[in-house]
Amino acid sequence: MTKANFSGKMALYMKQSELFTKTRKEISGDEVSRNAELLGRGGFIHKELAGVYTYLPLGHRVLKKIEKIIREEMDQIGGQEISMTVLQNPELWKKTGRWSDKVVDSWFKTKLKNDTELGLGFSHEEPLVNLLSNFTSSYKDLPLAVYQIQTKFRNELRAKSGILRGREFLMKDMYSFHADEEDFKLFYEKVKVAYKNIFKRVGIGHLTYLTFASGGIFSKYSHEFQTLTPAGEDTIYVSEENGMAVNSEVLNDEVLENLGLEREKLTETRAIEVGNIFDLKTKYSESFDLSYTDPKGKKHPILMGCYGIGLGRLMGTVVEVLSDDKGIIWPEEIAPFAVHLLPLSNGSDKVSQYADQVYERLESSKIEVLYDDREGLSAGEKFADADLLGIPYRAVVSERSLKENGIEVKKRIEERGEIISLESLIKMLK
RNA sequence: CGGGGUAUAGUGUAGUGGUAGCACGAGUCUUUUGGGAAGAUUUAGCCUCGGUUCGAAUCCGAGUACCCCGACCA
Repeated sequence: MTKANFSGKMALYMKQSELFTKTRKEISGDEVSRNAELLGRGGFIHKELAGVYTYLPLGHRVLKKIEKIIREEMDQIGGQEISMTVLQNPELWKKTGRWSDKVVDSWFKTKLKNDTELGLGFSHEEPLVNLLSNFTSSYKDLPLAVYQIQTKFRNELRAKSGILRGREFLMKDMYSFHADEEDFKLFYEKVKVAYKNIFKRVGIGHLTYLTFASGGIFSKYSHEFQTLTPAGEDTIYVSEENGMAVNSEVLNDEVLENLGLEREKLTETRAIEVGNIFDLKTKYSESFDLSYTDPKGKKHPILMGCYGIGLGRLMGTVVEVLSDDKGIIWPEEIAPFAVHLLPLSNGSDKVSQYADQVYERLESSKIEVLYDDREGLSAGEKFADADLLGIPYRAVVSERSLKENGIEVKKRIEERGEIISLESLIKMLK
């Protein structure tokens, strides 16, 4: 049984026979949501507890790609990435009153051996503002945007819908700091563009609307990015002609007039909140005396904005929106692999040898490939698995394709494929 | 947090008080191979605690977990 001869290089290429997860035809009856069903059956995720999921190799790859897109877009608008602690000092949160369970009911709290209380971070305004008060004091230090991609903990009363609402989840949270309102607004608009890019790149741009939502006590509105799907928790009203939407929680005549929308032209629909951006004014900077000195030597509180995206939720939303009765349909930029290589060898050495060659060529061309080198499976099983896993391109090598000296390539979204040469395949995927 | 439901093998399920069964999966062998293939064989289970009973997967009580609806959700 000793067989420590893995093919290695799994970062880019993977042999399916070495992938430790397996697909399933059925999933536990209590998973009802589409994302949990398909991601569970495909072996992308594994549930540990309600609202707590492990990301398995395939799911981890998708998550990392989403993370990469978000990082690129945040860096693009000047975000500086950091990594704050999960363990939270209650003293900081007491300054804003948010340590209280009556104010924030989603805390996970724990204790040191000596009984000192600690919290697990559900958001990071307090520690970040406190941190910056050590560094930021002049108008010359502004503007500033800081972000992190990190696991958050929220003690939700009800976790639900697979990875859409969990108790532990990866989140990108960015906070921006400005000398004045004008500068804040300028940056806020940049974030809107960056967010639109993100949702477009993960493949749900066409279904995602900038949505006016409650601004709480700080401002008139916050903005949510809502992706249309019946699986959504929120009800929003979409204006197709304006390309925007209004959350039902703020829909009234005054708001409609403010936004120049007509009630009759709005469509009510369910949607998932995949992103949220909002104005914090000086709430946190005042609590921590985060201020700057202007050129004339006068002190002012720093203005803040806050910008969040839940990565797991985003991944779940993609699955909710982009799938069919056979499985997931990953958009190219976040698919776990670019191409799924399926030899239908029927014990034919010619077929498996050629498939090995194709695999090696894809490897050397740095194209991410999942090679279904499993033996003894029927063609039907391989096809069904390929459809479930949802890799954008399926490349079949078989007696049939070899007769035409090629590989049968089919997009996941297409019914039929075509036989092309290895060189054309490489070109297509490059 | 209010309401509803469920808990039997790794997974999906049957089993209303009397020998826990089936399918999938996994292992071995043979035959198959373009849409989840066939046979043989092996493997593995009643959420926890307490009660009723000669006897409990089954009835009763408590607990726990999970799912759904609602509320909540900077």
